[in-house]
Amino acid sequence: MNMSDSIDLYQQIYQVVKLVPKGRVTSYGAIAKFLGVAKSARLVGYAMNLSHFQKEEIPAHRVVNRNGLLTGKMHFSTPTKMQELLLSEGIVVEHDQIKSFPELFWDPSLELI
DNA sequence: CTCTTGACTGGTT
DNA sequence: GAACCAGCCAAGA
Repeated sequence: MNMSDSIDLYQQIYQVVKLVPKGRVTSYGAIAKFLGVAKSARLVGYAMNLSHFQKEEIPAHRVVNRNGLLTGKMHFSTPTKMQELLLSEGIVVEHDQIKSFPELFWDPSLELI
């Protein structure tokens, strides 16, 4: 238990997001749970909002809510940027919703042993 | 310090 | 299956 863990919380979130394989997607809750802050899924979303200020590029388009809905698409450069990025990775998105979401879902707790 | 808002989630109605 | 409520954490006014 390091007291400096909380300091790296955002960095850890960015790390996990960057570890998401291309063509896969994950949810805020999955990342939060993996980091041990399952009840703080909102913090993950908040961190994503700050990801634009990060020096490194964060594939935030691979992070959606538990319903596979592109809730944060409006925070990108353009409202359609997120969908285009996902589409360019082979992920089909219709009506702001990812198709075959359960199949494309990537859970760090299960795959990132 | 208090109140509000937000890229969320799970359970209940 | 959509709508509503409650919990949890952080940042800004």
